[in-house]
Amino acid sequence: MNIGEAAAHSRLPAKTIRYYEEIGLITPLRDLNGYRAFRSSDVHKLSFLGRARALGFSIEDCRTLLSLYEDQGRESAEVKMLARNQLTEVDRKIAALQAMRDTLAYLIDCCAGDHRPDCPILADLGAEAQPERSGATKRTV
Amino acid sequence: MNIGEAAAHSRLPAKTIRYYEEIGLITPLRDLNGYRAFRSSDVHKLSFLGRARALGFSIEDCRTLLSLYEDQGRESAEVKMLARNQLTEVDRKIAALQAMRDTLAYLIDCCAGDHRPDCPILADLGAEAQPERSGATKRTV
DNA sequence: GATAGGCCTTCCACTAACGGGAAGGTCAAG
DNA sequence: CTTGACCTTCCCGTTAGTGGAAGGCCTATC
Repeated sequence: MNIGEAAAHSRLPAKTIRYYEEIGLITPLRDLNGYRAFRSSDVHKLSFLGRARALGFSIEDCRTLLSLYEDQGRESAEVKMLARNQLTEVDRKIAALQAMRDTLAYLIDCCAGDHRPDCPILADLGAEAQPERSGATKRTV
Repeated sequence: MNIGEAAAHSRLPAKTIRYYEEIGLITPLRDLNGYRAFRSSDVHKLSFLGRARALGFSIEDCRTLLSLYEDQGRESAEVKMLARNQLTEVDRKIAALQAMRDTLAYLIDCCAGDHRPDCPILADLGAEAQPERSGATKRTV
């Protein structure tokens, strides 16, 4: 199977597949003409990688997950720990984004957004460092 | 004011400040010895940048915001539009992360996480492409 | 005066995870 | 034979900085 077909099956771009080979995540065979020859196990791994990446696992996490996947004697505890760490990380990111979101929404709500130059958004961004003023702006940042 | 002091006041690393100068976001003066000399307006801009970045605005957005901030005749509508786009972007990211989170939490919940090799997380990652099986796993990915 | 340390400078390399595009080889169809 | 769709490697670019080396400057101390 050539790279194009492998890409179609795994739903990964060919560029990504070449990259994954380069960093040693997969090692497809080679045809006599130099073309990569993907076995179904390779395509399977690629799909695995695509799913793990879609769950936000880093490449290095994926490398570990893949080796655990291949290791028939692994303990599920190790995988669960990885997943839990990933969940924590995702939660952290969500919380950070949520804080941004709230501040942004608040500022947008304050801004008239018309032809006048007065803008609470810029005013807030440019405000002096927070010397613990009471109730001026909702400064989450 | 030297870069160390500017860093302390703006709460940005010196490295970041040098980078911001390099890409033209600020242009501090120079002392005779070659040291950067930051005016209070420079430090003010740096704080502005720190806040805008903390809200998730890209460097290029920050460049625009800064120029709008300096432009006394700007229309607040333009700023509001930028902020709204940013809000949309943040919402998009939150939604994506939330989907990951749900799938991860589900998989973690399914996994015994003990010394046994059976692991639903790996099983799910490695499952065949979704041929619309009914009720097998909760595949969000 | 010498030296130590703590600043500051520039420059280069590196990060994550690819994407774009050039230059060129291969293959099947018409 | 040519065309067009594949494939190959190689190199550069992305975002927003971070790390480190080599070296200059400044102040204090011995």
